[in-house]
Amino acid sequence: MNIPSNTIDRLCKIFGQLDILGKKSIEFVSSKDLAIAIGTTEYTVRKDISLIGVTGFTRKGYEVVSLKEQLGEKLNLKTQRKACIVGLGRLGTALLDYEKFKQDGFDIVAGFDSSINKIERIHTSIDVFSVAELENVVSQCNIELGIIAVPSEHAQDIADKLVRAGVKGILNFSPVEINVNENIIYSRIDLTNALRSIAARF
Amino acid sequence: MNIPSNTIDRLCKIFGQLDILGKKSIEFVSSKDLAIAIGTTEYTVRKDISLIGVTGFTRKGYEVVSLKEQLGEKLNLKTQRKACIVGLGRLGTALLDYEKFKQDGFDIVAGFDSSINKIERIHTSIDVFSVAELENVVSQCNIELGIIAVPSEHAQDIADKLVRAGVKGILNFSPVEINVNENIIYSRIDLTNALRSIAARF
DNA sequence: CGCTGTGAATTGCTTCACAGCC
DNA sequence: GGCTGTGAAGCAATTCACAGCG
Repeated sequence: MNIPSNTIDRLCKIFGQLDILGKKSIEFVSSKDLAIAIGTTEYTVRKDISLIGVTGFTRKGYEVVSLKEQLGEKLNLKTQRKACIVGLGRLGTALLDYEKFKQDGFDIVAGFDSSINKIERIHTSIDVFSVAELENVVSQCNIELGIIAVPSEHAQDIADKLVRAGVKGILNFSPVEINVNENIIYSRIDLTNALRSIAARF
Repeated sequence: MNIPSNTIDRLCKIFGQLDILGKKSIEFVSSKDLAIAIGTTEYTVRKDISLIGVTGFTRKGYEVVSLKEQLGEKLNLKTQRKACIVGLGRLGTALLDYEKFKQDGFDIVAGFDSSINKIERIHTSIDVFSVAELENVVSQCNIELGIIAVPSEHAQDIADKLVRAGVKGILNFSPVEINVNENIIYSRIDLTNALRSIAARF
């Protein structure tokens, strides 16, 4: 069965919410509460959960630990995944140090920048390299995810390098859209557009 | 007529793309090229543009300058808007210095943090204040947009302060969902979820 | 021709309604 | 009684198909 794209996104959010509830030692959660937490309706939550075949056994809602377990299974979120950041400007270095990634299952194992000077100045526990070494490092370390935070003019080139090095997914923070082979999972966070989308609704 | 939410988002992207094309002095653009640039279909682009009543006059596509002009009008993207950042950790300071915001119509006019030490250490041309001054500064300066980059536990409190101070929209980068009065335009960028949404499709 | 503009067809998503269960 | 699970209904969004136009 094919899972709709919207459903996958919501299930990821549900997974995150279950993580929060689990840490608070909450045992059960209703579709209604999940709906509020992720901003949708209880019907949709129930349909989504049933869609992936998780039949969250019933009583006073879903059992937090087991639902999270099963979602992790289905969504492939159980194993820690390796990621890298390309472009160590303000945004890139901020992401490099975003502690939450690690606890949420993503290990940022490398950073890359074209400027050697910048690389020397950065003080972080994560290894930083020149872009020239990108393809080697990414493939050697089996990095699965590339995060792009370079200026517009280099975004496509970096994406191509990441793909050649074998990443499976790319998250693009640069201000331009890029093209990647369709077997690469790609998504983009456009900061300006996020603000515009808000302002357009004023 | 009521414009669907998806359409608004896409029109904002089209606006951004027209901006890029305009700088390259490109005069005309087809629905097909716009579709590729923003990741949708030509049908949808045409529907979207027609939906807001802009009847982009035809020949070899849409006239870049005039379509952008009209979109700016309809989407309220013509005036520079004032915004502030709350939470000057790594991410917050990165956003504070994100030069593109200004040229894209958003003036970051203030930054806030709860730590006085941090405020003293930050060197930027933008005024930084203690969170205690948030409500005063935001209402005095008529700041319309609040960007939240504080840790989870303070996100809701900051949102409440921003709303009391009179912002019209909030963009939340913190790792938790927050609740705001429904006349406030709200959206959230969840970095972890962005990565999870990619990994779930591997 | 090539490209827009748009009713009609279609697809897909969400909501409803209610049976089933503890 | 409260909450899940799910076929059916309803709604919204996308896609199609083709007329219109320079």
